[in-house]
Amino acid sequence: MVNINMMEYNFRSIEEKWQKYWREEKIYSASNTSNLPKYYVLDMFPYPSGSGLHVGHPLGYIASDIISRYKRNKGFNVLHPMGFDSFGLPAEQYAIKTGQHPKITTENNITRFKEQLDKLGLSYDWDREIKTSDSNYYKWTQWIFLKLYNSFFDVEKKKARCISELVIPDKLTNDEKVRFTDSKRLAYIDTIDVNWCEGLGTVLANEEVIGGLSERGGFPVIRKPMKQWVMRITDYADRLLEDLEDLDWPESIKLSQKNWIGKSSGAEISFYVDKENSIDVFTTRPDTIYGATYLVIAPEHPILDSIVTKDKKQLINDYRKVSSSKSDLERQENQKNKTGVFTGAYAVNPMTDKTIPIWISDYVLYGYGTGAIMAVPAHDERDYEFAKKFNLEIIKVIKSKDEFYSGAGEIINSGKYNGIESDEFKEIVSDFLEQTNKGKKTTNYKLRDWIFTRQRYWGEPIPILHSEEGTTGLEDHDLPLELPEVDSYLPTDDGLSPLARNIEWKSVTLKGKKYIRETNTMPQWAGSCWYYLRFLDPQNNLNFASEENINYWMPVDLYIGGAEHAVLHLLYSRFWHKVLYDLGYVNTKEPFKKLVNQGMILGNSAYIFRKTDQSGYVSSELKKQYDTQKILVDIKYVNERNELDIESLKKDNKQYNESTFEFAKSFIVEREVEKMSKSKYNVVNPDDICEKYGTDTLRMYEMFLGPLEQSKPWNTAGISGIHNFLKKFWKLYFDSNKLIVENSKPDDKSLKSLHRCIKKVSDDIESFSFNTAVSTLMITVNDLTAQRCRSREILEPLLIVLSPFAPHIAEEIWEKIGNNRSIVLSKYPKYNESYLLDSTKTYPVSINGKLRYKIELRTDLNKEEIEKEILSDKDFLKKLEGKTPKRIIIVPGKIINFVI
RNA sequence: GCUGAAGUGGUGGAAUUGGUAGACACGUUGGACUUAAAAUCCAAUGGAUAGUAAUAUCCGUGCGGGUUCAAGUCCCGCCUUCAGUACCA
Repeated sequence: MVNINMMEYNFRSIEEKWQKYWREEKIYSASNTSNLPKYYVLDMFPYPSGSGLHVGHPLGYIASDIISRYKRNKGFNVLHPMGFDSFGLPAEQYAIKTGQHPKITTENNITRFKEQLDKLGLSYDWDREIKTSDSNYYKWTQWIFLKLYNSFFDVEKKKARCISELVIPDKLTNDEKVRFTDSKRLAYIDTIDVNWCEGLGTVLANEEVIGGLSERGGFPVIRKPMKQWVMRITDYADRLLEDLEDLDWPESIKLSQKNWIGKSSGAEISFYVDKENSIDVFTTRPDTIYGATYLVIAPEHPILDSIVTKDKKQLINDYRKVSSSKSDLERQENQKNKTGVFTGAYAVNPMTDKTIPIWISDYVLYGYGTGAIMAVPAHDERDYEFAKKFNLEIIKVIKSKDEFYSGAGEIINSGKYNGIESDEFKEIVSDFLEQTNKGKKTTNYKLRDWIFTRQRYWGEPIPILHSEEGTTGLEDHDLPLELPEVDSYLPTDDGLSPLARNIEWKSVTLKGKKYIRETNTMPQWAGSCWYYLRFLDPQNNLNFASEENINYWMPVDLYIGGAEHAVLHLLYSRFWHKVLYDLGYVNTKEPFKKLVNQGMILGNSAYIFRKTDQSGYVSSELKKQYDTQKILVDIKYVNERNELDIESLKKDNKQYNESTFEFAKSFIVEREVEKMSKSKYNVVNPDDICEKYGTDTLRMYEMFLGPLEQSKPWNTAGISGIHNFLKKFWKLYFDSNKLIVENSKPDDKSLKSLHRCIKKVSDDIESFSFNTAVSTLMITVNDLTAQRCRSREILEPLLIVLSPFAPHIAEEIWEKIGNNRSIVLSKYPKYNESYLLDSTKTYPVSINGKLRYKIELRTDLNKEEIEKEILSDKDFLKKLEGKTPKRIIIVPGKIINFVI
């Protein structure tokens, strides 16, 4: 029999043992009532996709877990929950294909996700798990929707109030009163041009459209007028902008949100066409008004019909037809080659009283500002291009060398105002126009109201009933409004949501009155807008969370997630939170105090080269000899030296069976760093890494790879360094068959190593420098191994420092040396306090009993050592020649520099 | 185009307020142990030149300048890469 050494570092049994213990004893369940200070650490919860986790996903989870464990060790009551954003498109698309209910797909995926997460030894409080597709969760999503429906924005007080407090003008008829009320609601119905995505069969929010294509799937998006539920997020634009200031968020995210809100102040100016018609334009540069040589209005602008001259009607209508059929993507292609048509009409510049032509062009967007602009070709790049192309007049009104200039400066060609600075002139023009009723100062936002409906099945039903008199919200006691069963998950033939297929469900009779249910569902963002609140009190049936729990836990102290949610999720949840705040349901203005974005872990795809004549494959170094195409191969057939295992490849993939493989010494593939994804065959599964090296190794290695915020490629080869470290650590305290921990006093050297480690690791954790923290732990263990230090007095605090990174091995040793958790926590409450020498003190030092210098220390040398250092450097003493230096910089063994 | 972040060995990456550049790890090379391999341990490892050697000298943080006793770090001007954004008046 093989003699199994029982004291080897057996990570499998250790990890199994402790994960079971944590689960069964509910070690990480957080108490809602505690005298300890609270700390709420939240991960952006995942959508449970079918492909499971790859090594990139856990990065943020491990980081938040390290913080959670660290804060617990420091005496905080930590809330660290996890859940699933389980409504979403992939499950629905799978359902359309297979007929399987999305609920089943989703449940299966969640089970898989939880298994994988569990293996990572994350300290979640699973008692608080939530799923957005559970009816006892979306009951409250619907409840919040109704709060928005039943509220309006008080412009005076700049906050949301209950709709019953809305002042309705008395003179209105009953019908008009209803319409007036509806028009003020925070959730309202509007017919607007929406982003219609034929490929997905649904409407998308502006935020979900990137460059004219859908964010998911990359299908083309066109504009189409439709009736939609819309959220009045624009009312909150100012507050969403202002409150960014106080948040401890990455500057880049704050900036994206600022840009998205896109606040710009300027003036709205009226240009009269004739007695009845005037065109309002928005401009941020009223100071250039003397240079406005024409107007441009958007093709959709309603005033067009009443101003176009007869002879131009046909041309204009043709242009409108073409531009309305264009997708956003096609419109953008015109950026370099602008199109437009003259309307035949003229308007009067209110400052100069000059008559200028009116054009239409799709470079002016109907959705922004007033849908019309005054064109100042000399000082606006787009107007300049347009004027050049159509040969329109260009007048310079700000002094500059170039024909085109967009900056500020001295005003010219502006009548009696010449010589004034443009900033000052801006005010003068605005004031003049305001006084003469020809314009006013205004502010414009890029932010649009949030289109909230989706023509889909797998989402929260909107709790609204329609009747001839208008809309009615469901009562609280009718919630949740459960998703009905349908016979097909496709939209109906007439473009309605799949819910409309269930005719029985759709029609309701209440108190003898007939209603039709709203059949659209909410977008995926709805559930994630407020989930951080439900974690505080997930079982509560009376409220979305109790007031006490909200007051105790909010705000989220640390929120970790990917930067891809910079605008979408983070802006929407801030908006909902502010509404809840206004209505008195939450106690903080902002939900997330500190935000950290983890970087992406990239994959290392492998490519081989197929000869274009289909005669076989060649390796990377031979590709230049032939005409070839790049072909992806699964990285599981490639080893660390980039060699392809042709045998296995052929065995698993029949299409290669007959092919020839040409190579020099061995078949080398070409590597490329890309996003990790199934379709690139470059996915590394964390389960495999855990199986081979253990979870503690995976956790430490992911942190060791580089700075948390940075994107970096995964490289399995480097993992042995971390694994060796853990083995070394284990071996330091376990001889071949017994534990060796000494009770003797540690020597100074070991103490110094320990305390340097404590200080550095704590500082690193606080500043999210997990990679250097891991390095420090390695250095410390190397030191202790060299010093053969096995003192209990060193080991105990060291285990606490290690435990956030490698919790399993720390617990195991902890248990073996016979101590218990509660004693440790009280014994070392301030374990980050170090008694290392302060390294930058100023010491007076005398040399030869005569000179007295003030020495700035760069090291932890003591006074005697410094004097010795100076006296041994004869060159230095010679240079001094009796002068007194102001400053001397010394490092061990050398005087680096001095200032006399 | 605009905005933001970043360019350091063969690789991932360290470097407090400007103060011994390359910590820590991977890889590579050599050695020990072993019949052998694996595992483990030890040593060397930015480049160049000189020397048997210890060692010495010079050059080195994308490029070109500048400030300073001292610059990866600060200032000016470029180049490159990545990310976000895109006719927002």
